[in-house]
Amino acid sequence: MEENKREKKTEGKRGLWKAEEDLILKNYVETHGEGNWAKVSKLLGLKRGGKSCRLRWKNYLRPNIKRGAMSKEEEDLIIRMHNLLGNRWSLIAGRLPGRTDNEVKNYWNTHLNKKTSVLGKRKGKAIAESNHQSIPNHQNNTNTNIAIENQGGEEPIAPPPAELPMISSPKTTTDDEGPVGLLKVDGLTDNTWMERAVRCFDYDYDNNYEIETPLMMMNKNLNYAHIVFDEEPFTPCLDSFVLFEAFGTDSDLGKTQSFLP
DNA sequence: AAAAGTATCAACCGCATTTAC
DNA sequence: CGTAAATGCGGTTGATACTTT
Repeated sequence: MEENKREKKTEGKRGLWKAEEDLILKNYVETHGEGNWAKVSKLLGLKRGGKSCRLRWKNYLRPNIKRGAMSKEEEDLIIRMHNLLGNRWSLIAGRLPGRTDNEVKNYWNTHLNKKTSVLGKRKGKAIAESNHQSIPNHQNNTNTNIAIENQGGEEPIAPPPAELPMISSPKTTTDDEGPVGLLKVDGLTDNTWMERAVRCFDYDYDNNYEIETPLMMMNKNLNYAHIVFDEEPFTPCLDSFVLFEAFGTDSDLGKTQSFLP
């Protein structure tokens, strides 16, 4: 197993988990369930902190962990989701059954980052660090046709279809957040809807899972600057739908629609 | 064959958020 | 409601494996 690779030189150190430790932790969690990590190491006599136990379980010991090389499909999904979400490894991994955030992160950093220069200006850190100080200039943002760049010169991602999404039946909720709309993109497969979302919204995002469109940010004074993508659309079964919440009033939503491509 | 350089990835760290009290 | 503890996340490190010279 992986943990044996470096065992020789890390013996006696805290570093790599040994098979005995794994067995103890695995047995315990399978019996008592996850959680209370801080108590686990004490109870089990492991010289590991709670965080370390949690990490080991989450990344290696829990059932259905998938090991081995990423498939082309997985790699493709990582690239697409990274385009959309940035370095939100946990979210991305959540859409890859059996893969962990650490694994996805490592895979990106070692395999994909170097061969994929996708929409650099949109990457999480740069956007997050901007902390909303830099509102994209719509005049410079002529890219309703944002390029999804070729990955490693092999298989370029197909451009999104020419037709644009339609808002269907936006409705008002009773909560304080304002109206919730359902953006329906008919006839898309799960391989194309994300590019559609990128292209059609020309999005940026911040640390709070919000995705802002420059088109809307330039109209922030109208109080409908934020679109929040629900996580669910990332599941294949909902591939044709992009849920969003529009912060603002009903009338704002009406205006919002008019600004959508 | 061996030294040097590079790639990989498990584990750790610090910080932010959530939960418990 | 305020504080402390626990949890979760993303960035980074460093040991080892692999490749090149």
